[in-house]
Amino acid sequence: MRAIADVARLAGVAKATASRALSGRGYVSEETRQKVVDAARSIGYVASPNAASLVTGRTKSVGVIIPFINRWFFAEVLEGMEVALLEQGYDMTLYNLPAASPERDRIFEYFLARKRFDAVISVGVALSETEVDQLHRLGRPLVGIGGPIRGVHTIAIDDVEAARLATEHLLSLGHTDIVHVGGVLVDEMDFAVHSNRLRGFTSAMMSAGLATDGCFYASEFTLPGGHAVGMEVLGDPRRRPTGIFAACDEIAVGIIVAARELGISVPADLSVIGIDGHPYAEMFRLTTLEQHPREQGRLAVVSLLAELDNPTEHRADGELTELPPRLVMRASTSGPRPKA
Amino acid sequence: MRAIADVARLAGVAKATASRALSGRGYVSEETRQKVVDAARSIGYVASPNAASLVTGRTKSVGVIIPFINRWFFAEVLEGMEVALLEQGYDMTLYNLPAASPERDRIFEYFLARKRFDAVISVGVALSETEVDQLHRLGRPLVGIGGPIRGVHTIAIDDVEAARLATEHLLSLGHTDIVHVGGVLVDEMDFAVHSNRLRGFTSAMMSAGLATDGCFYASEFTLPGGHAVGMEVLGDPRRRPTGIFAACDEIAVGIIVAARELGISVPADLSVIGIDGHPYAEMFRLTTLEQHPREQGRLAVVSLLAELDNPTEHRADGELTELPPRLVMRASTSGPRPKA
DNA sequence: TTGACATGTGGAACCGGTTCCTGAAACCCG
DNA sequence: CGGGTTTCAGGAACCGGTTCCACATGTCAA
Repeated sequence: MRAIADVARLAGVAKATASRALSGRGYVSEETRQKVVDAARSIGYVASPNAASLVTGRTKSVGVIIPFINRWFFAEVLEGMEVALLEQGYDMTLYNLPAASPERDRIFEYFLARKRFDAVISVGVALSETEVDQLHRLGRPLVGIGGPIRGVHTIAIDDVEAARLATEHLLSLGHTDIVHVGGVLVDEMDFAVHSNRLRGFTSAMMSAGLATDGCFYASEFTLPGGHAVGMEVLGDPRRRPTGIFAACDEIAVGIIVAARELGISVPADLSVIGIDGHPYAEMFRLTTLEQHPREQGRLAVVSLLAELDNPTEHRADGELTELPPRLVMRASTSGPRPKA
Repeated sequence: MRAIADVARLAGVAKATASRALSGRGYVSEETRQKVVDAARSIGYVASPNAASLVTGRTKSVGVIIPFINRWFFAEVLEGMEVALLEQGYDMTLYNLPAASPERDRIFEYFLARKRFDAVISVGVALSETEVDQLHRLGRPLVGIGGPIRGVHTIAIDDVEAARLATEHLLSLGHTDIVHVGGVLVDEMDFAVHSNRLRGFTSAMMSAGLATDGCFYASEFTLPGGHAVGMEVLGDPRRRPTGIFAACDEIAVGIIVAARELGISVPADLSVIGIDGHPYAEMFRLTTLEQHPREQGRLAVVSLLAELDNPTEHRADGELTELPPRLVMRASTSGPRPKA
C-alpha cells in the first residue's frame, strides 16, 4: 500500500524509473524526477530499508560492542558515535557485551554473524583470539576504541604517555612518595589500558630514580572504588604517600573524598591527579589529563565510514591512532609539604 | 554462496523444506530436519535477517529513543533493556534524541519512519504532540519509561508518592524547615517527573501544615548541579534549612559534598534524602528511595514483547504501571538539632 | 471400504526494492 | 548526413528468505 510500485503507478512510470528518481542514481529527467517525488510525498511513501539492503548488501547501520554503558568514558563515546552516525544516516545497534559467558558467545555467534550492519565498532573490549577472528570473518570494516586489537585500526589516547605525564607532573612538583591507583589488571577492559597506564607510571618513576614496589593499588574505575582504595591507602598515617596518580578521574575524586573524610588536606597534604576530563574534575578542582572520549567516538565513526565509502583506501590493519592527552592543572596538586 | 538455496541443494530438499526445517515452522520429518541442519552447519549458513524481515514484516529489533546516555538513570535503563532484549533474540537500535532541533526532527521523520524495528521504547523523553502522533502512526507497539505519554503504556515509579514519602520521612524526624531541590521544570525530561516530585513534596508539606514558598530550588540532575545549588542554599547560615529532599541521588550527594565543604555536619546539622538508589548513595551513606531503573527497562521489554507476540492482548492505551519506591535508610538523615 | 484428517514435501509466488539490459530518442562531431 | 555517444525509460531478473497451495502418503474412525 506504500510500496515503490504504487509510487511508480501514480507517477505513471516504471518501478525502475521510480527507484532511480528517488535514489538519485542513473539517468532520470528532471521532469520525471519531480513527478515521482511528488507522487511519493503524496502517499507518504517511505522506502523499506530491508528490501534495499537485500539487494545492495548495505544496511546503513553499524554495530557497536561495548562492555559498559553506565560508565562515563563509555557513555561519552557512545554519545559521540551516535551524533556522528546519525549525521551520516546510519543507525547504531548496541551490544552490551558481558564478561565471558554464554550470552557473550551468543552475541558473537548469533547477533554479529547475521551481518545486519555494514561495520562494527568495538569500544574498550578485551577480545579473545577467537572473538577477534570472528569479527574479521565478518568481512566488514572494523574500528576499535581504547586499546589495540589485533589487525584492527584503533583509536585511543596514548595511555603510556598520559600516565607518564601525570606522574612527571607530580615528580616535577617535588613529590617522591607517589602511589598509582589503577585498574585491575585482569578484567573486561584490560587490553593494554590498565597495564599501559601502569607502565607509564613505572617508567616515569624509574627515570626519576624511584622504586615502585608497593606503589600500585588496584581499583574499579568508579568513585566508590576510588573511595575504598583511598581509605585504605590514606588510612595509615605512617605510610601515607604525598602524591597519588589515579588512572581515572572517578577514582581520583573518590580518593579526594576519602582524604576529606580523613581530614587530609588536598593539595597541602596530598596531591591527586587523574586521567579523563570528567565533569566531576572541575567540581573537585582536580588536576587531570583530558582525553575527550566523545571525540574518540566521532573519529572512530569518521574512519569507519571513510573505509566503507572507499574500501581500497582503508587504514593499514592494526594501525593505531593515538590522541595526545592534555594536562589541565587545577587545585588538587601542589608541592609536598616540607618535611618537619 | 551461503544462501538457503545452497543448504537445500546440499541436503537434497526444496528451499521450502529447508526453510521449514531451520525455522521450525510447519511439518518436517525429523530425518529431513537433521539433514538440513547438518548441511547448514557444514557450510556455515547464517540466515539473512533482511530477507526474512522483508516477507515476515518482523525485524527482531526494537528502537529506543532516549535523551541522555550519560546519566545514571538512563544508562541503567539501557543496560536493563539490553539484557532482556538480547535474551529474546532482539537487537536494540539506539537513538539519542537531542532537544528540539533539526536533528531531532530527522530522527522522527527519517529514522523512525523507516520502520526498521518491530516496536519502540521511549525512555524519559518529553514528546511534542506531533511526535506522539508520529510514533502512533508507525502502527507498532510502543512502551514508555519514566512518565506518561498520551496513549502509551508507560512504566515508572510513582513519583508523587516517592516525593511524598521522602518528605514525610524528613517531617517524621521532626524537621519543619525543609527545602526541595528538584529538576528544572521545562527541560527535555520534564514530562511529569519533575513536577510530580515537586507535587509530592508540596502535598506532604501542606498536610503537615507547612508553607512551601521559597522552598524549591532547581538543579540539573547531576552531582555538580547539586553541589552548586547546595553551596547556594547552605551558604547563608541565617536561612539554612535543616532538611533537604533532593529529587535524585546525584543532587543529594552534590549537596552533601557542599555541606562538608561548608563545615556543615550531615546529619547532625542537615538531613539529606534523595531518590534513585544510585551506587554513590551507599558510599555517602545517603538515605534514599530506590527505584531500580534496570528493572524498569526489563519490564518495558517484557511488556513490549508480550504485545508483539499477542497483539490483541495489548495493554490499555495510556495505562500506567507504577512501581513502588522503597525507602532505604542510611546515615544522612536524623532528627534536627534541638534549637538552642 | 471410504472419507476425513494429519503429516511430509515440492513448486511457485511473493516481500519491496535495485540493477542489468535493451531500445528509443536526442545530441554531437566530423 | 551518418555514426557514435548521451540521456532517458521500461521490462525483467534478482537479492534470500517465507508461505500458500497442491499433491502424495499414512492413519484412523465410521
